[in-house]
Amino acid sequence: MHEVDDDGLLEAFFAVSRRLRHRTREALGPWELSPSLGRAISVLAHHGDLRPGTLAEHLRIAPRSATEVVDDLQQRGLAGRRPDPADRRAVLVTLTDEGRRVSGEIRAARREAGESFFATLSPADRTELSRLLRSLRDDPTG
Amino acid sequence: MHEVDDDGLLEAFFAVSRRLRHRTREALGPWELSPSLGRAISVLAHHGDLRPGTLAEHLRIAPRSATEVVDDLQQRGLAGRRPDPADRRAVLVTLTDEGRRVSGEIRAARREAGESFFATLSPADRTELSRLLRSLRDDPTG
DNA sequence: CCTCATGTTGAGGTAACCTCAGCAAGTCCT
DNA sequence: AGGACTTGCTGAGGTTACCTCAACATGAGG
Repeated sequence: MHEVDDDGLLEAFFAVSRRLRHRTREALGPWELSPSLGRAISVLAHHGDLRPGTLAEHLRIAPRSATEVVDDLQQRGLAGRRPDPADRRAVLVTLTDEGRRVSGEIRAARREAGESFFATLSPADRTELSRLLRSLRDDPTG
Repeated sequence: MHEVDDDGLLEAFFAVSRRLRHRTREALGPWELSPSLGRAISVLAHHGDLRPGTLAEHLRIAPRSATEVVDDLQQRGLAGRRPDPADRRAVLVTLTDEGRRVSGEIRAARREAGESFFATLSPADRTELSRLLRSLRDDPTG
């Protein structure tokens, strides 16, 4: 029997995932941001100004909940609201300078956490892992 | 430049993790159990009767919160409480027959979800992935 | 201009956590 | 034996991050 132990694969994956999530959460710590706010900032930094509804789609939460996320970012001075010139019902959420700065720092901290986590693998193993992950991520049936 | 793109590695890992979590959550669906209750059942099935406090440690939640988890399991007829014969302050949480049955089915569904998820990789790739994951999981510095 | 759709938000709800305080029972000291 | 402290559980009540539903303003089509 040379079968792979898929149950073990599943559990191993989750175990690693937990460790990694823990690491990147720590990386988010210095700004006292919840993971949810961190993701919101990243989405805004990546996509530029967005309506709350669009932000909600990216975060996969209800539109109403995006209002709260934006409220929170605004209260921390990381984002602001301005009217959407294209539709007077709508609002655009914009990162402030401070928001962009924090976004950059988070990105760097996250990146560093990832690097240090995977640094225990050899370069060849990292390449291999990358290949396997991309395959799992992109396979439509997987 | 033959550097591995570690940022990509991190994001790829999370992307796969999200897909996998989604799959196994679906596998939990038929029993209308929250992930939290699912984990509680698994812990109980694996360790046998436990005190609420011990269960809380395994679930990494506050002892008080374990009380609620147990309440919930009890209400669903999946677990019960009995006095701990060794300490009259304490209580032991026991899976009912139904609880054990559900635990077994969840385990099977989870296992199957994992198998189908990783089935798109060749056996050799699965072995390789398993090796890499175990390395990341077990490395004390990683 | 009337109707229907869309974008945001107030009001209020829920799940899964939390802390803190209280009570019962165990442990230890003298 | 009698306090003093500790431990195990749970009631009371809070927090966070979500949710739905309805109101209100604006936009778009007949």
